[in-house]
Amino acid sequence: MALEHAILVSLLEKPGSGYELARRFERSIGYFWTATHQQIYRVLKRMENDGWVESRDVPQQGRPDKKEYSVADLGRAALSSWLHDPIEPESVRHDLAVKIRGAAFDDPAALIREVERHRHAHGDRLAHYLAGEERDFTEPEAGPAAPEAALDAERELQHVVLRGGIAYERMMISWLDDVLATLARFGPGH
Amino acid sequence: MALEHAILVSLLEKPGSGYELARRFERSIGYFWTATHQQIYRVLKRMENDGWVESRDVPQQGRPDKKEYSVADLGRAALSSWLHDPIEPESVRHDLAVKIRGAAFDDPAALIREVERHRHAHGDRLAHYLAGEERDFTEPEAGPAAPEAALDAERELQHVVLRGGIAYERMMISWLDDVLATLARFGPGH
DNA sequence: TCGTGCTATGCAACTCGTTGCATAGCAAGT
DNA sequence: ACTTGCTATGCAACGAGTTGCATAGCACGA
Repeated sequence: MALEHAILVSLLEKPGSGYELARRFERSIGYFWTATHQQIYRVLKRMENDGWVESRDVPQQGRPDKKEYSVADLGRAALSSWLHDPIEPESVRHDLAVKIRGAAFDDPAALIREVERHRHAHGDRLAHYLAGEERDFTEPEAGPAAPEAALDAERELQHVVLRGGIAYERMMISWLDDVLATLARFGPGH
Repeated sequence: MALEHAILVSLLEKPGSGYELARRFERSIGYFWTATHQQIYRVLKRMENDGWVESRDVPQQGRPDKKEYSVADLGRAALSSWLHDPIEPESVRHDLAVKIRGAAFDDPAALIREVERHRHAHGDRLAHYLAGEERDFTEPEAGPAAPEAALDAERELQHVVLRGGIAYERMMISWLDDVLATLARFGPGH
């Protein structure tokens, strides 16, 4: 399971509370991994018991205190060993594909709206990713000399993951257009 | 949850036993939904209790008997109502993306082999899908007059789902090449 | 002041999904 | 004769993930 490892990566990029992690999982990390706050709190507790992360209470003004977590040595080691462990290429699960094949036994035209909704959702995500790329990954016109190599790697790797999200959304959009064209052939004409 | 519905679709396409379903989930259905035989047996039992499917014992020669399931009226209705229910665009989960971002805090070059493995796995799947398309969806040179419309829809919808799988694999392959190029920049040079 | 909404954390109950194991008959190779 | 492997079904235990609910402080507007 990778939720623990996703949390480790996120905390290495920047320490934070369970709540903040949940926010991040709705944004940038959520592009390739989702989690609810309950999952995160539960896993954080286990990780703290296992010595993977450490927490300190941070008082805040105008807000409840928070527990800020950061990665401990054991956590870093756990991440490293996971990184070196091969994993199987993911098994895909697309409800929508099940629906499309199922439509043959119902009314294919009735799916058109649903597919259009998905198409728009993916269009929105694509726009969102592209805006993020524009904001975070356009060169500020000639960085002088060599910046820190470590930061460079972090940025570059975040960027290539984002490009993956962009490629995924573009693929989905053009496939959904293909699906719509196919469904249209079984509409009024039949 | 869509496992029940995926099973309904598969049984509508062709009745079969739990074992046969498990096979299909390793093949064509597995392109967009995975399930182990234990899950399938458990869910089939529940579906039979709920009256969604019916079974009959089929004796076989040279093999253990099997229970062949087929879809009952209630199951057809359940599928139909699910098809009309909107679903949320899927939440993605890519272990590999987590690893790639995590590599910034370890040795990026160590991931190269892993990414190459995935690249090859996706290449294999693509070849497999293309062979299936060639086999099942190339026109046998002019079908005379109009074939059955219902069968037409089933085939066309299966085909568009397969095209989705093909597009997905192509996208992954080109993205993984991008990832490899990016990782290479943090290799020997650094 | 009352409701709405955000930050912040958590429990309990449930369903979903995976892993390991067990059984049993038959086929085919060594 | 022995092992390996395929069809065929299933249990038990566990871990992952979801949903509903609870608490609590503070901000902000009607």
